[in-house]
Amino acid sequence: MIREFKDDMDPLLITESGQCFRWCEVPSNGKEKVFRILAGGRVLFLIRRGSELDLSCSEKEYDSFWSDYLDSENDYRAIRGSADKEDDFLRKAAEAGKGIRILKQDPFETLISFIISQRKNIPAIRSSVEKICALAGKRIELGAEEIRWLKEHSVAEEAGASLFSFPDPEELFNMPEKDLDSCSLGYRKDYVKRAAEDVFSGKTDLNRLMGLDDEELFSELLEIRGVGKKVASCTALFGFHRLDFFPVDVWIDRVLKNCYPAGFPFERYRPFNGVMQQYMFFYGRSTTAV
DNA sequence: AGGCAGGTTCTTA
DNA sequence: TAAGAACCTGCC
Repeated sequence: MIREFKDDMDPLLITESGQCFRWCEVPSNGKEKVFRILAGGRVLFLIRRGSELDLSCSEKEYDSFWSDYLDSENDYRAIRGSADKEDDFLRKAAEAGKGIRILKQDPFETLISFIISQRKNIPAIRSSVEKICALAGKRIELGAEEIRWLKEHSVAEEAGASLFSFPDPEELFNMPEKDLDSCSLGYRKDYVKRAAEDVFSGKTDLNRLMGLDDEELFSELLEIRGVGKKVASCTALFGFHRLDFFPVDVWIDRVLKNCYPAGFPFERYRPFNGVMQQYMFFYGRSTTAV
């Protein structure tokens, strides 16, 4: 199906943004780039063509799930446009990051993924996450509609084969020790296990956390073992869609020190500091001009 | 071959 | 409160 999507939307930038680990570009014989998204126990293939999206799902599924997942509600062009004209770095960063959106990802998946992310580079995070999904997730089967879509767009069948959902808390908690051992988690393994146990047992109630304000949510996330300020911020921003969180990692730290010695104007960009962070992160990482 | 990767925890002062 | 070491693993 084809859908008009007038706002910023660049699948490649989102794939590379570091907010999600289960987007990828899949090989295709066609001229256009084809992306695969795994989320919410589903798969979506997509091509962006100007202001149109060519999607492998039905209208109904798009409206009931993917539209919300892509955060169609927020106007990223407007947020991007609010960057201070005097702020050269942010202007450039926002221009370079045009097309990035903040996805509405699953809180549990986001929590676990960012616990795993510590002291790992993005390919290593992806690799661990995929192993966990393959060993503990549910198989995702393609429907007739998706299969037809892949054929029409010259995508190899492998792109739709052997896909797995991210495990729910119970599935992750019940994972045999030896399986978890094979996911290259290192010292993070115990963090992951305990977090899964906490959520499964109800000690950490993610649904309850949804109802908390930013500050309360942050402090409750910090209670989880293996979750510090950075992981808590990422979880809040990407998994609870709290767009004002501003995760500070090594890259952003470098940007702040070099470009904002007097401090970043957080008041100015409330409640969208997290969106600005994404532009700054992406630009800071992709350029040496920081 | 040693250092480092989107950090966190634990120890020490 | 703050600085420093230790931590798994894979990849250059």
